[in-house]
Amino acid sequence: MLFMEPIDLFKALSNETRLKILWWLKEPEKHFPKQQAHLPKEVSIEGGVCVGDIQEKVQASQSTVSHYLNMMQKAGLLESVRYGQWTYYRRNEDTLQRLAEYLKTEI
Amino acid sequence: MLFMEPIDLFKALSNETRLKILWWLKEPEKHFPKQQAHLPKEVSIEGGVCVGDIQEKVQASQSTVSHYLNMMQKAGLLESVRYGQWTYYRRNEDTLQRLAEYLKTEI
DNA sequence: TTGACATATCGAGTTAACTCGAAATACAAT
DNA sequence: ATTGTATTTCGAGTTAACTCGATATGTCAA
Repeated sequence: MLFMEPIDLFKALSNETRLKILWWLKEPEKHFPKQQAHLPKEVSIEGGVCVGDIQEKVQASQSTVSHYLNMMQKAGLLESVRYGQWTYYRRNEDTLQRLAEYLKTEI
Repeated sequence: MLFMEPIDLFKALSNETRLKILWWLKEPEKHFPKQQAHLPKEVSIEGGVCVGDIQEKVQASQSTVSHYLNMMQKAGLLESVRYGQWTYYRRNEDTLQRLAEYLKTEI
């Protein structure tokens, strides 16, 4: 993520479901109990949760959740790692901190 | 402004023109030269700029600008003071700082 | 009280976001 | 190769945001 488009970030944050996802991903082990069940134990995707687990919790259609995650990633809020047939999403803390800083100093 | 609705704030920030207004209002004397021309000198509305001056700079219709300012105020980004036939808008720094803090700690 | 000006509100057309189910793609295992 | 599962992409209907011109409201000055 080379630059940050504040408007895309604010748009991505302007939705209750997406905010919840971000919030849940702050403590994935707490909100997604069966976390990383598909991964062999030598592989670990720090803080990552797969789309299906998120979808189950979010109560929106699979395509909607996929679309949300994709737009959050494009904005820089999330990053994704693919392992086999699963895509794991986790927070991009760097962007969040930078956005907070931007808000505090540049806006 | 007793509480803060983060989603309304993020929505209000999701627009280039509105971001610009907020940014210009950070240094009103710099971006709105004929500032407070209508006010008698014993009255001062700290950092406030009237709708017409903002509209002139923004290059959008009068109704659009009025609508933007109103929604920004409802979200808590701006506060307004009426003097005679003019409405002066200025930043609500408190909300902005609290939102930055919220982003840093709660999201 | 009439006219002029600043701002707010209304109504409506246009554009973008939301949201879904269906279809396509990607991968794993048999 | 075929089947099953995870995810993405597509197409489309619905809802919300954008944006304007026109009208209404509020205020001042003559």
